[in-house]
Amino acid sequence: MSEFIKKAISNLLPINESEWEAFETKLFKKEIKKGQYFLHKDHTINAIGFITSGSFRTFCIDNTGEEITYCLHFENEFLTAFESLITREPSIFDIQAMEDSTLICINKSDLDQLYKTSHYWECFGRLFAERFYVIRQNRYKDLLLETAEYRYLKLLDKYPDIFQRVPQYYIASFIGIRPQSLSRIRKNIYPAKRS
Amino acid sequence: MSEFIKKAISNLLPINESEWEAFETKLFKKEIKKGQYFLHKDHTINAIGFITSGSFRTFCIDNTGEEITYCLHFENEFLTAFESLITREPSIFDIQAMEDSTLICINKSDLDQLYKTSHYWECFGRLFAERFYVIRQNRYKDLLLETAEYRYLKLLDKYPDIFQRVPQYYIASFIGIRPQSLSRIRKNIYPAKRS
DNA sequence: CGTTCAGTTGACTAAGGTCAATTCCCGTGG
DNA sequence: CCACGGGAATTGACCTTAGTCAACTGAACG
Repeated sequence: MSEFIKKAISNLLPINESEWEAFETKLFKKEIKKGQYFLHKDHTINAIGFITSGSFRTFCIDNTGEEITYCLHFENEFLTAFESLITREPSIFDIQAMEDSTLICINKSDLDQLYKTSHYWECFGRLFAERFYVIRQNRYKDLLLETAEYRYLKLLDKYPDIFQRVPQYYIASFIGIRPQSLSRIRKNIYPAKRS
Repeated sequence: MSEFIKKAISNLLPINESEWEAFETKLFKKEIKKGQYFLHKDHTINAIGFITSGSFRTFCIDNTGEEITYCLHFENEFLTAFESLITREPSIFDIQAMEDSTLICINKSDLDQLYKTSHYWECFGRLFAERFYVIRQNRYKDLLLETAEYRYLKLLDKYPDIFQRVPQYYIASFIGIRPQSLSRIRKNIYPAKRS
Protein backbone atom coordinates (compact mmCIF):
# COMPACT_ATOMS: atom_id res chain seq x y z
CA MET A 1 0.00 0.00 0.00
CA SER A 2 2.71 2.44 0.95
CA GLU A 3 4.68 1.29 -2.10
CA PHE A 4 3.14 4.15 -4.06
CA ILE A 5 4.17 6.82 -1.64
CA LYS A 6 7.68 5.36 -1.56
CA LYS A 7 7.78 5.60 -5.32
CA ALA A 8 6.53 9.19 -5.26
CA ILE A 9 9.21 10.11 -2.76
CA SER A 10 11.97 8.34 -4.67
CA ASN A 11 10.84 10.25 -7.69
CA LEU A 12 11.83 13.47 -6.01
CA LEU A 13 14.92 12.12 -4.31
CA PRO A 14 16.07 8.46 -4.33
CA ILE A 15 15.70 7.00 -0.86
CA ASN A 16 17.59 4.24 0.94
CA GLU A 17 16.06 1.63 3.23
CA SER A 18 16.98 3.16 6.56
CA GLU A 19 15.60 6.57 5.65
CA TRP A 20 12.45 4.89 4.44
CA GLU A 21 12.02 2.87 7.58
CA ALA A 22 12.34 5.93 9.79
CA PHE A 23 9.59 7.50 7.70
CA GLU A 24 7.34 4.50 7.40
CA THR A 25 6.93 4.04 11.14
CA LYS A 26 5.35 7.49 11.32
CA LEU A 27 2.71 6.87 8.68
CA PHE A 28 -0.92 6.32 9.49
CA LYS A 29 -3.92 5.57 7.36
CA LYS A 30 -6.99 7.73 7.14
CA GLU A 31 -10.26 6.93 5.41
CA ILE A 32 -12.56 9.76 4.46
CA LYS A 33 -16.06 9.23 3.12
CA LYS A 34 -17.42 11.25 0.24
CA GLY A 35 -18.44 14.70 1.47
CA GLN A 36 -16.37 14.48 4.67
CA TYR A 37 -13.48 16.82 5.36
CA PHE A 38 -9.72 16.36 5.51
CA LEU A 39 -9.38 19.93 6.77
CA HIS A 40 -11.82 22.54 7.98
CA LYS A 41 -11.31 26.21 7.25
CA ASP A 42 -9.92 28.26 10.16
CA HIS A 43 -7.94 25.29 11.42
CA THR A 44 -4.19 24.96 11.11
CA ILE A 45 -3.29 21.82 9.25
CA ASN A 46 -0.91 19.43 10.96
CA ALA A 47 -0.42 16.65 8.43
CA ILE A 48 0.41 15.82 4.87
CA GLY A 49 -1.60 13.12 3.16
CA PHE A 50 -0.90 10.97 0.16
CA ILE A 51 -4.00 9.90 -1.74
CA THR A 52 -4.07 6.16 -2.41
CA SER A 53 -7.67 6.19 -3.61
CA GLY A 54 -10.39 8.72 -4.17
CA SER A 55 -10.25 12.46 -4.79
CA PHE A 56 -10.51 15.76 -2.96
CA ARG A 57 -11.17 19.39 -3.62
CA THR A 58 -9.76 22.41 -1.84
CA PHE A 59 -12.18 25.31 -1.76
CA CYS A 60 -12.82 28.65 -0.15
CA ILE A 61 -15.61 31.19 0.01
CA ASP A 62 -15.29 34.39 -2.00
CA ASN A 63 -16.60 37.88 -1.16
CA THR A 64 -20.02 37.08 -2.59
CA GLY A 65 -20.40 33.92 -0.50
CA GLU A 66 -19.73 31.66 -3.47
CA GLU A 67 -17.66 28.47 -3.06
CA ILE A 68 -14.53 28.60 -5.21
CA THR A 69 -12.82 25.31 -5.95
CA TYR A 70 -9.18 26.11 -5.63
CA CYS A 71 -7.59 22.76 -6.31
CA LEU A 72 -8.52 19.25 -7.30
CA HIS A 73 -6.54 16.28 -6.02
CA PHE A 74 -6.40 12.69 -7.20
CA GLU A 75 -4.65 9.37 -6.53
CA ASN A 76 -0.89 9.36 -6.08
CA GLU A 77 -0.80 13.05 -5.26
CA PHE A 78 0.17 14.65 -1.99
CA LEU A 79 -2.61 16.48 -0.20
CA THR A 80 -2.20 19.34 2.25
CA ALA A 81 -2.91 23.01 2.74
CA PHE A 82 0.69 23.86 2.10
CA GLU A 83 0.44 27.53 3.02
CA SER A 84 -1.06 26.71 6.41
CA LEU A 85 1.46 23.92 6.91
CA ILE A 86 4.34 26.32 6.32
CA THR A 87 3.09 29.40 8.11
CA ARG A 88 1.23 27.61 10.92
CA GLU A 89 -1.65 30.00 10.30
CA PRO A 90 -5.26 28.82 10.13
CA SER A 91 -6.19 27.78 6.61
CA ILE A 92 -8.68 29.79 4.60
CA PHE A 93 -9.50 26.59 2.73
CA ASP A 94 -11.67 23.57 3.33
CA ILE A 95 -10.48 20.25 1.94
CA GLN A 96 -13.28 17.83 1.20
CA ALA A 97 -13.45 14.33 -0.23
CA MET A 98 -15.33 14.16 -3.56
CA GLU A 99 -15.37 10.35 -3.42
CA ASP A 100 -14.76 7.79 -0.68
CA SER A 101 -11.03 8.14 -0.23
CA THR A 102 -8.01 6.68 1.50
CA LEU A 103 -4.95 8.58 2.58
CA ILE A 104 -1.59 7.72 4.04
CA CYS A 105 -0.61 10.54 6.34
CA ILE A 106 2.30 11.86 8.31
CA ASN A 107 2.07 14.48 11.01
CA LYS A 108 3.82 17.80 10.61
CA SER A 109 5.59 17.29 13.95
CA ASP A 110 7.02 13.94 12.83
CA LEU A 111 8.07 15.45 9.55
CA ASP A 112 9.78 18.32 11.35
CA GLN A 113 11.59 15.76 13.45
CA LEU A 114 12.82 14.00 10.32
CA TYR A 115 13.87 17.33 8.81
CA LYS A 116 15.85 18.11 11.91
CA THR A 117 17.65 14.80 12.27
CA SER A 118 18.25 13.77 8.68
CA HIS A 119 19.92 15.58 5.86
CA TYR A 120 18.07 13.35 3.44
CA TRP A 121 14.70 14.47 4.70
CA GLU A 122 15.66 18.11 4.88
CA CYS A 123 16.69 17.91 1.25
CA PHE A 124 13.47 16.11 0.41
CA GLY A 125 11.56 18.91 2.15
CA ARG A 126 13.25 21.47 -0.02
CA LEU A 127 12.52 19.59 -3.23
CA PHE A 128 8.95 19.06 -2.09
CA ALA A 129 8.49 22.80 -1.50
CA GLU A 130 10.14 23.58 -4.82
CA ARG A 131 7.76 21.29 -6.64
CA PHE A 132 4.78 22.89 -4.93
CA TYR A 133 6.13 26.22 -6.08
CA VAL A 134 6.31 25.11 -9.68
CA ILE A 135 2.73 23.87 -9.57
CA ARG A 136 1.50 27.20 -8.17
CA GLN A 137 3.60 29.07 -10.67
CA ASN A 138 2.06 27.20 -13.57
CA ARG A 139 -1.46 27.78 -12.35
CA TYR A 140 -0.73 31.45 -11.88
CA LYS A 141 0.76 31.71 -15.36
CA ASP A 142 -2.26 30.05 -16.95
CA LEU A 143 -4.67 32.32 -15.12
CA LEU A 144 -2.75 35.44 -16.09
CA LEU A 145 -1.86 34.59 -19.68
CA GLU A 146 -4.29 32.04 -21.04
CA THR A 147 -7.96 31.92 -21.86
CA ALA A 148 -10.55 29.93 -19.95
CA GLU A 149 -10.93 27.67 -22.98
CA TYR A 150 -7.21 26.88 -22.97
CA ARG A 151 -7.28 26.09 -19.25
CA TYR A 152 -10.24 23.79 -19.81
CA LEU A 153 -8.51 21.88 -22.60
CA LYS A 154 -5.30 21.64 -20.59
CA LEU A 155 -7.16 20.16 -17.64
CA LEU A 156 -8.91 17.66 -19.89
CA ASP A 157 -5.56 16.72 -21.32
CA LYS A 158 -4.10 16.07 -17.89
CA TYR A 159 -7.14 14.23 -16.51
CA PRO A 160 -9.08 12.80 -19.46
CA ASP A 161 -11.62 11.10 -17.22
CA ILE A 162 -12.25 14.10 -15.00
CA PHE A 163 -15.80 14.65 -16.24
CA GLN A 164 -16.70 11.16 -15.18
CA ARG A 165 -15.51 11.86 -11.65
CA VAL A 166 -16.00 15.51 -10.86
CA PRO A 167 -19.16 17.64 -11.19
CA GLN A 168 -18.83 20.28 -13.85
CA TYR A 169 -19.38 23.18 -11.48
CA TYR A 170 -16.28 22.19 -9.51
CA ILE A 171 -14.30 22.03 -12.71
CA ALA A 172 -15.60 25.41 -13.85
CA SER A 173 -14.62 27.02 -10.62
CA PHE A 174 -11.21 25.37 -10.71
CA ILE A 175 -10.63 26.89 -14.14
CA GLY A 176 -11.69 30.25 -12.77
CA ILE A 177 -15.10 30.70 -14.37
CA ARG A 178 -18.80 30.03 -13.63
CA PRO A 179 -20.55 26.78 -14.55
CA GLN A 180 -22.67 28.60 -17.13
CA SER A 181 -19.57 29.91 -18.86
CA LEU A 182 -17.95 26.49 -18.95
CA SER A 183 -21.14 25.12 -20.41
CA ARG A 184 -20.99 27.74 -23.17
CA ILE A 185 -17.32 27.11 -23.82
CA ARG A 186 -17.99 23.41 -24.19
CA LYS A 187 -20.89 24.07 -26.51
CA ASN A 188 -18.54 26.19 -28.56
CA ILE A 189 -15.86 23.51 -28.74
CA TYR A 190 -18.19 20.62 -29.56
CA PRO A 191 -20.79 22.35 -31.76
CA ALA A 192 -23.45 19.68 -32.12
CA LYS A 193 -22.51 16.56 -30.26
CA ARG A 194 -22.16 15.99 -26.57
CA SER A 195 -18.84 14.86 -25.08
CA MET B 1 27.11 46.06 2.16
CA SER B 2 26.38 42.38 2.63
CA GLU B 3 24.97 43.18 6.08
CA PHE B 4 21.51 43.43 4.53
CA ILE B 5 21.62 40.03 2.92
CA LYS B 6 22.85 38.57 6.18
CA LYS B 7 19.89 40.11 7.92
CA ALA B 8 17.50 38.79 5.28
CA ILE B 9 18.92 35.30 5.70
CA SER B 10 18.82 35.43 9.49
CA ASN B 11 15.22 36.46 9.19
CA LEU B 12 14.42 33.13 7.64
CA LEU B 13 16.77 31.08 9.79
CA PRO B 14 19.23 32.50 12.34
CA ILE B 15 22.76 31.99 11.13
CA ASN B 16 26.05 31.54 12.96
CA GLU B 17 29.39 33.01 11.95
CA SER B 18 30.95 29.96 10.39
CA GLU B 19 27.91 29.28 8.19
CA TRP B 20 27.93 32.90 7.18
CA GLU B 21 31.61 32.91 6.31
CA ALA B 22 31.25 29.85 4.10
CA PHE B 23 28.50 31.70 2.30
CA GLU B 24 30.10 35.11 2.12
CA THR B 25 33.19 33.90 0.28
CA LYS B 26 30.95 32.80 -2.59
CA LEU B 27 29.22 36.15 -3.04
CA PHE B 28 29.96 38.47 -5.90
CA LYS B 29 28.69 41.87 -6.80
CA LYS B 30 26.91 42.72 -10.02
CA GLU B 31 25.94 46.15 -11.29
CA ILE B 32 23.23 46.43 -13.88
CA LYS B 33 22.35 49.66 -15.63
CA LYS B 34 18.78 50.71 -16.23
CA GLY B 35 17.37 48.78 -19.16
CA GLN B 36 20.01 46.04 -19.02
CA TYR B 37 19.18 42.44 -18.26
CA PHE B 38 19.82 40.16 -15.31
CA LEU B 39 18.43 37.25 -17.30
CA HIS B 40 17.46 36.76 -20.90
CA LYS B 41 14.52 34.60 -21.89
CA ASP B 42 15.42 31.11 -23.17
CA HIS B 43 18.46 30.97 -20.89
CA THR B 44 18.68 28.84 -17.78
CA ILE B 45 19.41 30.99 -14.78
CA ASN B 46 22.41 30.03 -12.68
CA ALA B 47 22.38 32.54 -9.84
CA ILE B 48 20.31 34.14 -7.15
CA GLY B 49 20.69 37.86 -6.60
CA PHE B 50 19.92 40.07 -3.66
CA ILE B 51 19.01 43.61 -4.60
CA THR B 52 20.97 46.19 -2.60
CA SER B 53 19.83 49.09 -4.74
CA GLY B 54 17.57 49.64 -7.72
CA SER B 55 14.66 47.65 -9.04
CA PHE B 56 13.82 45.01 -11.62
CA ARG B 57 10.91 43.60 -13.51
CA THR B 58 10.31 40.06 -14.69
CA PHE B 59 8.32 39.92 -17.89
CA CYS B 60 7.28 37.61 -20.66
CA ILE B 61 5.56 37.89 -24.02
CA ASP B 62 1.95 36.72 -24.32
CA ASN B 63 0.21 35.14 -27.32
CA THR B 64 -0.52 38.52 -28.86
CA GLY B 65 3.11 39.65 -28.63
CA GLU B 66 2.41 41.94 -25.70
CA GLU B 67 4.93 42.27 -22.85
CA ILE B 68 3.43 41.13 -19.56
CA THR B 69 5.14 42.29 -16.39
CA TYR B 70 5.07 39.27 -14.19
CA CYS B 71 6.88 40.52 -11.11
CA LEU B 72 8.40 43.67 -9.71
CA HIS B 73 11.44 43.50 -7.45
CA PHE B 74 12.95 46.11 -5.12
CA GLU B 75 15.75 46.59 -2.59
CA ASN B 76 16.29 43.90 0.02
CA GLU B 77 14.49 41.31 -2.00
CA PHE B 78 15.95 38.19 -3.56
CA LEU B 79 15.90 38.09 -7.33
CA THR B 80 15.88 35.01 -9.50
CA ALA B 81 13.78 33.08 -12.00
CA PHE B 82 12.94 30.50 -9.38
CA GLU B 83 11.20 28.08 -11.71
CA SER B 84 14.18 27.96 -14.05
CA LEU B 85 16.56 27.72 -11.09
CA ILE B 86 14.68 24.68 -9.77
CA THR B 87 13.92 22.85 -12.98
CA ARG B 88 17.11 23.81 -14.86
CA GLU B 89 14.88 24.59 -17.84
CA PRO B 90 15.32 27.75 -19.93
CA SER B 91 13.32 30.61 -18.48
CA ILE B 92 10.33 31.99 -20.33
CA PHE B 93 10.99 35.30 -18.58
CA ASP B 94 13.31 38.23 -19.09
CA ILE B 95 14.53 40.04 -15.99
CA GLN B 96 15.41 43.67 -16.64
CA ALA B 97 16.64 46.53 -14.45
CA MET B 98 14.14 49.40 -14.21
CA GLU B 99 16.76 51.62 -12.54
CA ASP B 100 20.54 51.46 -12.21
CA SER B 101 20.86 48.57 -9.77
CA THR B 102 23.33 46.65 -7.65
CA LEU B 103 23.05 43.01 -6.73
CA ILE B 104 24.92 40.63 -4.50
CA CYS B 105 24.84 37.25 -6.16
CA ILE B 106 25.62 33.63 -5.52
CA ASN B 107 25.90 30.99 -8.18
CA LYS B 108 23.53 28.07 -8.20
CA SER B 109 26.45 25.64 -8.21
CA ASP B 110 27.93 27.20 -5.06
CA LEU B 111 24.53 27.16 -3.42
CA ASP B 112 24.09 23.50 -4.31
CA GLN B 113 27.46 22.84 -2.76
CA LEU B 114 26.35 24.54 0.46
CA TYR B 115 23.09 22.59 0.40
CA LYS B 116 25.03 19.37 0.08
CA THR B 117 27.57 19.97 2.80
CA SER B 118 25.60 21.87 5.41
CA HIS B 119 22.40 21.01 7.15
CA TYR B 120 21.96 24.67 7.95
CA TRP B 121 21.96 25.64 4.29
CA GLU B 122 19.76 22.78 3.25
CA CYS B 123 17.23 23.90 5.81
CA PHE B 124 17.57 27.47 4.62
CA GLY B 125 16.94 26.28 1.08
CA ARG B 126 13.72 24.65 2.17
CA LEU B 127 12.49 27.74 4.00
CA PHE B 128 13.47 29.86 1.03
CA ALA B 129 11.44 27.69 -1.33
CA GLU B 130 8.53 27.68 1.10
CA ARG B 131 8.53 31.44 1.25
CA PHE B 132 8.57 31.67 -2.54
CA TYR B 133 5.59 29.34 -2.55
CA VAL B 134 3.63 31.56 -0.19
CA ILE B 135 4.32 34.60 -2.37
CA ARG B 136 3.10 32.79 -5.48
CA GLN B 137 0.11 31.46 -3.62
CA ASN B 138 -0.92 34.94 -2.53
CA ARG B 139 -0.60 36.34 -6.01
CA TYR B 140 -2.63 33.46 -7.39
CA LYS B 141 -5.31 33.94 -4.76
CA ASP B 142 -5.59 37.65 -5.51
CA LEU B 143 -5.86 37.06 -9.22
CA LEU B 144 -8.53 34.41 -8.79
CA LEU B 145 -10.60 35.98 -6.04
CA GLU B 146 -10.07 39.73 -6.02
CA THR B 147 -10.84 42.60 -8.35
CA ALA B 148 -8.24 44.59 -10.25
CA GLU B 149 -9.04 47.60 -8.06
CA TYR B 150 -8.30 45.62 -4.90
CA ARG B 151 -5.00 44.40 -6.34
CA TYR B 152 -4.09 47.95 -7.24
CA LEU B 153 -4.80 49.24 -3.74
CA LYS B 154 -2.96 46.33 -2.15
CA LEU B 155 0.12 47.04 -4.26
CA LEU B 156 -0.01 50.73 -3.33
CA ASP B 157 -0.27 49.73 0.28
CA LYS B 158 2.82 47.55 0.05
CA TYR B 159 4.88 49.99 -2.01
CA PRO B 160 3.50 53.50 -1.41
CA ASP B 161 6.15 55.13 -3.59
CA ILE B 162 5.79 52.73 -6.49
CA PHE B 163 4.28 55.33 -8.82
CA GLN B 164 7.33 57.49 -8.38
CA ARG B 165 9.58 54.64 -9.46
CA VAL B 166 7.74 52.43 -11.90
CA PRO B 167 5.90 53.42 -15.10
CA GLN B 168 2.20 52.91 -14.83
CA TYR B 169 2.03 50.45 -17.71
CA TYR B 170 4.33 48.05 -15.86
CA ILE B 171 2.15 48.34 -12.79
CA ALA B 172 -1.01 47.74 -14.81
CA SER B 173 0.42 44.64 -16.33
CA PHE B 174 1.65 43.43 -12.95
CA ILE B 175 -1.86 43.56 -11.53
CA GLY B 176 -3.17 41.78 -14.59
CA ILE B 177 -4.84 44.53 -16.63
CA ARG B 178 -4.06 46.99 -19.44
CA PRO B 179 -2.72 50.50 -18.83
CA GLN B 180 -5.97 52.01 -20.06
CA SER B 181 -7.95 50.01 -17.55
CA LEU B 182 -5.68 51.03 -14.70
CA SER B 183 -6.05 54.61 -15.78
CA ARG B 184 -9.82 54.27 -15.59
CA ILE B 185 -9.69 52.52 -12.24
CA ARG B 186 -7.56 55.31 -10.85
CA LYS B 187 -9.91 57.90 -12.25
CA ASN B 188 -12.70 56.09 -10.51
CA ILE B 189 -10.91 55.99 -7.15
CA TYR B 190 -9.75 59.62 -7.20
CA PRO B 191 -12.68 61.30 -8.95
CA ALA B 192 -11.35 64.81 -9.57
CA LYS B 193 -7.83 65.17 -8.29
CA ARG B 194 -4.68 63.51 -9.53
CA SER B 195 -2.56 61.34 -7.23
C1' DC C 1 10.29 74.13 -30.53
C1' DG C 2 9.45 69.73 -32.28
C1' DT C 3 9.89 64.68 -31.13
C1' DT C 4 8.88 61.04 -28.24
C1' DC C 5 6.53 58.39 -25.25
C1' DA C 6 3.61 57.78 -21.02
C1' DG C 7 -0.86 58.57 -19.69
C1' DT C 8 -5.74 59.71 -20.52
C1' DT C 9 -10.06 59.57 -22.76
C1' DG C 10 -13.79 58.08 -25.95
C1' DA C 11 -16.26 54.67 -28.61
C1' DC C 12 -16.83 50.20 -29.39
C1' DT C 13 -16.08 45.01 -28.59
C1' DA C 14 -15.51 40.66 -26.23
C1' DA C 15 -15.43 37.57 -22.39
C1' DG C 16 -17.46 36.20 -18.75
C1' DG C 17 -20.98 37.04 -14.85
C1' DT C 18 -25.83 37.14 -13.26
C1' DC C 19 -30.49 35.81 -13.01
C1' DA C 20 -34.04 32.98 -14.29
C1' DA C 21 -36.34 29.44 -16.86
C1' DT C 22 -35.93 24.97 -18.74
C1' DT C 23 -34.13 20.43 -19.57
C1' DC C 24 -31.60 16.46 -18.34
C1' DC C 25 -30.26 12.77 -15.40
C1' DC C 26 -30.62 9.68 -11.81
C1' DG C 27 -32.21 7.64 -7.67
C1' DT C 28 -36.20 6.47 -4.86
C1' DG C 29 -40.65 4.97 -3.61
C1' DG C 30 -45.25 3.65 -5.04
C1' DC D 1 -42.10 -0.44 -14.30
C1' DC D 2 -43.26 4.19 -13.91
C1' DA D 3 -43.78 8.74 -11.76
C1' DC D 4 -41.79 12.05 -9.17
C1' DG D 5 -38.30 14.99 -6.91
C1' DG D 6 -33.98 17.22 -6.71
C1' DG D 7 -29.72 18.59 -8.13
C1' DA D 8 -26.69 19.32 -12.35
C1' DA D 9 -26.37 21.24 -16.67
C1' DT D 10 -27.98 24.08 -20.35
C1' DT D 11 -29.89 28.02 -22.47
C1' DG D 12 -31.55 32.82 -23.07
C1' DA D 13 -31.47 37.72 -22.04
C1' DC D 14 -29.10 41.16 -20.15
C1' DC D 15 -25.13 43.37 -17.46
C1' DT D 16 -20.32 44.35 -16.01
C1' DT D 17 -15.54 44.41 -16.48
C1' DA D 18 -11.82 44.84 -18.97
C1' DG D 19 -9.72 44.80 -23.79
C1' DT D 20 -9.00 47.16 -28.22
C1' DC D 21 -8.17 50.83 -31.25
C1' DA D 22 -7.47 55.39 -32.01
C1' DA D 23 -7.18 60.18 -30.92
C1' DC D 24 -5.48 63.49 -27.87
C1' DT D 25 -2.74 65.64 -23.93
C1' DG D 26 1.20 66.66 -21.49
C1' DA D 27 5.73 66.39 -19.73
C1' DA D 28 10.70 65.51 -20.66
C1' DC D 29 14.50 66.33 -23.39
C1' DG D 30 17.49 67.14 -26.99
